[in-house]
Amino acid sequence: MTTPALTRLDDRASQDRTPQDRMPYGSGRWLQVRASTASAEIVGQIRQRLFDGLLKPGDFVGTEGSLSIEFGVSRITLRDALRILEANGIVEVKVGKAGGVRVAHPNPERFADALAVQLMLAGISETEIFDAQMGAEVRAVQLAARTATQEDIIALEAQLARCVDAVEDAEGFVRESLAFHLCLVRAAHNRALLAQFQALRHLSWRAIARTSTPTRSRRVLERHRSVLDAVKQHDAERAATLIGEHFQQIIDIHAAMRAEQIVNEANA
Amino acid sequence: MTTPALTRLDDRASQDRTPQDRMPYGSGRWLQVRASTASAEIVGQIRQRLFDGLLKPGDFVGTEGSLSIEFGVSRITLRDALRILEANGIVEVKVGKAGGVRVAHPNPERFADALAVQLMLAGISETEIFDAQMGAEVRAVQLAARTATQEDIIALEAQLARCVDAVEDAEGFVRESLAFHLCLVRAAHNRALLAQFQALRHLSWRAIARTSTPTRSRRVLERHRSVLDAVKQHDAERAATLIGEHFQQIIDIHAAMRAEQIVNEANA
DNA sequence: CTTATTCTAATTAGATAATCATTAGCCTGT
DNA sequence: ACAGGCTAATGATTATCTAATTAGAATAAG
Repeated sequence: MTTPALTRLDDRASQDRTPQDRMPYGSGRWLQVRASTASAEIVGQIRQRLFDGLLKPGDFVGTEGSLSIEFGVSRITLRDALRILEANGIVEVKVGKAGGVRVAHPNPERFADALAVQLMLAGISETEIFDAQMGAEVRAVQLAARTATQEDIIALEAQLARCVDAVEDAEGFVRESLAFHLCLVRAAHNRALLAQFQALRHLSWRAIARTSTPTRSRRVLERHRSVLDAVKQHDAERAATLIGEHFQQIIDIHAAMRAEQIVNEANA
Repeated sequence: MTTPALTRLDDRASQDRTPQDRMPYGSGRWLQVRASTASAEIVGQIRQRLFDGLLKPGDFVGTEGSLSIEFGVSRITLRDALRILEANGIVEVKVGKAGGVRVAHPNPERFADALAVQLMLAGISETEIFDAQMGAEVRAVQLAARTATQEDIIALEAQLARCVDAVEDAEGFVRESLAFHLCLVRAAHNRALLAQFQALRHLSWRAIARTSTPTRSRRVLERHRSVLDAVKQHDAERAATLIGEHFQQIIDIHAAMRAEQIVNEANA
């Protein structure tokens, strides 16, 4: 709530502010646009409303038709702005009789998505991903050991049981294990950590699946069991140490595989 | 429509349809129909190319005209897709003779923006932010203690000196301190951790600035000094412990201020 | 009579087409 | 060297059509 100065982070909308524009002849709810790109100006105005606290999730903003009139632009230009706002997770657009533009409901997955794209573009190595994931998750289990509810524990036990069932199926076990880690992070009740974990999860999936064998799976299972026990006993330090070692093992195995691969390529 | 080939992977974070997990085939259920708009389909295909490693920053993708022909849609529909891709930071669009669509260069600032929107909508607490930041930074200094180069150390010393100079100016000290933390994370040479830190940095700035006093600044300075010493001695464990305690202090102070504020509001 | 279901019509976004305006790099002619 | 025109690209408009969604009326069942 106390973040009024953040709206300036938007790239396009900030560079072309000319508040000296002619005043509205329209209904006065929105300023009519005269900027470098009209759609960016519209995005900026609606963002501003959100950060000024004038818009709350679920609020009806208008229809494409009505908004295009209010902003004084064509419907297509307004649609351009809506696509940007939608991609930014600021509004939701529905078709049909009761359709139109509404302020979006929060969706942490969206931040995870943005982060994943940037990591991809930057060409970040798998080692970097694992290290970052370790940071988020060590903190998460520390918190989980303190704040996990009974439901969290039940979910974790259930997920661990699914891991046991899948122990012979290498790929299935990796999937269930990731779900277990997700349950752990959820138990921390921290949406920022959850978003970070989700962002990295998709990227590390493949790398982990490559190194999976039934023997390793059984070792991982033991480790998961002990982490869960520590969380259940509210022993934050032990839980953090255990999950840290767990990640270090993953990193080491991955580094070994990587080295082996390089040797093989050199021989070939 | 030319090719509806790529229909896999759950990249619809921009156009969130049902996030419902797929059900098994056998249990009397049908496979969910892939109902999406043409522009979302185009976004999905280009995203897929990025995640398959077929697109690198700076690559020329095409012009609006050529792409609309290749995808078999009108130019306006393609523009809708481009607005979404642009908002996601996947492509950059330039006007003019040598213009067109190119794969974007990574821009960490974009996280801060995406995160700010989601925090605004979800109302994530500052405590959650601090906890997440703590996770990333503890891991970062651990790595920094192992991997920091001579240049990193020089940069850290220089930044610490600037902190010393600003110790009497509350706001200036917070700014220089944040820069010090940034140097620490940089010294870890992990872009994923750096990106996470950058995303959270803007959000915690104000909260930290509120709790700043010269007395506290001097204590913070000591702590920074000791962290840097640990990093210089390659003592990862001590560095991690120290920075963890440092964050815990920040969290505690913030919680105390928060409590005080609530009491004041109740009395008023 | 009440409740559940089906139809229908109104509303709204999705998409197309043709066209003009604006921008920016390139190139030519003095 | 540089002014000015050429050209290829996006930005924006208008008009029109299609597809999706739902409120509400009509209808059937209990």
